[in-house]
Amino acid sequence: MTQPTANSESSDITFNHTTPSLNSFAPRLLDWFAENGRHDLPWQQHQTDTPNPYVVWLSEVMLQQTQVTTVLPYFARFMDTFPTVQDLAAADWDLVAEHWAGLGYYARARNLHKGAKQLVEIIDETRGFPQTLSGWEAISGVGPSTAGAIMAMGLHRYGVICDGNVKRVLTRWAAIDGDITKSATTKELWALAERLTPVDDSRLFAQAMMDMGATLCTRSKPACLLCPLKDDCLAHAEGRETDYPVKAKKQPKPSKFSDALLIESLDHDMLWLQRPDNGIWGGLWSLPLQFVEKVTGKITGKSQNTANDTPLDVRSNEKVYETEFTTAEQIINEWLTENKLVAESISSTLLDDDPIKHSLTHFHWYLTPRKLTVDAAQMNELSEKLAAAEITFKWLTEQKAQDSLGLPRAMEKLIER
DNA sequence: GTCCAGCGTA
DNA sequence: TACGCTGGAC
Repeated sequence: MTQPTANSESSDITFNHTTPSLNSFAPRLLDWFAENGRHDLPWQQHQTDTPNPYVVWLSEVMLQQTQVTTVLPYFARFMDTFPTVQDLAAADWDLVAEHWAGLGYYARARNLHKGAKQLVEIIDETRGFPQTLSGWEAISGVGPSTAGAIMAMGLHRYGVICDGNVKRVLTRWAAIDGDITKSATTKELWALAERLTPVDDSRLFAQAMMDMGATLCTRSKPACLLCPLKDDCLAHAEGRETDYPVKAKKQPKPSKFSDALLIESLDHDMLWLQRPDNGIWGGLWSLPLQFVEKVTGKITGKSQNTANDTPLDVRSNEKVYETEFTTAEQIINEWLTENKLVAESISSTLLDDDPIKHSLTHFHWYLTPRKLTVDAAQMNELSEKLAAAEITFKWLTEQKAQDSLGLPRAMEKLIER
């Protein structure tokens, strides 16, 4: 999806409002923002005078997935450790991962790190940050929405944003009832956002729209009485604010089950593995996991027709083995199988049959912590097998792992047990 | 406890 | 179009 280019006369698109309504949208919004908007967010502070593309880029990438209050401490820590894009580009990945740990969607941290390197290269060549929409869209992790935000707020140039907040405001104001996950609706919303964005004030307009969506035009219980757009908001006129935006129904999530192995040395160090770059928790660190094949289904006799009643696909062990284990975990699995005593001791030293539940985008994950103590010889043997396969691993206490590794939330939950 | 938002990439 | 994570809303 490409953001439409500036064209205020897009004659092939019709809008649900009259020209006076369309034209007065921005002035009403900007008046409200001047009075009631947030102007003190840390990534806004330098913007009244000198544009700072780095802080806007960094904050926008964080805000792609996360609410303002959650982002604040992460942003502060990033700026503290990586005050410039050059600092970020020069940093080791593990340090970046540690700073991002807990925010989720770790591919974005990898793209951020990669993007920093790309930006430094561009800056070295051109003596400055990219100055165009397409220039920013070429940076890893920057799509049309983030690029528009950076153009407007990071460079003080013309830029249009159409993120989730904007889409909520606009679908309500214009009673747009198309599914916003469909490309036709996306196109319609971008066209409306562009029609409403004032060419010479797109920076404040973008900030105002995000503030509106975040504080007034919220998903549930919108504060319509305080809204500068209520007089011609088509959803409000019908009392149907919360019917927008329209989205396709979600698929029920399947469940997966894994054991999380706390393989502990006699010195109380545990084995930690760095996960592959792609897939879940890419580039972060995790306890070794062992996929457990289980038929899901309600054991209680209720006959509710929920997702849990649907059996998992019957797959061969070989298929499961390939898709559910990382290389490191396959090696560990083989090592455990070869050493039957060890394998037995896992099940016999069961710590807690109560799994932690961790829900991801497309499935629920039940992780059961299982403890296993290895002697020095076993520790060496396992380490050698992992090293031979060029697996990145560390033996660290829980405390040291928490302090020095990028751990996903699920690992924090597990070791708190 | 369960549901939901959020944007970019492969 | 499938997929990625978590906190907050309900």
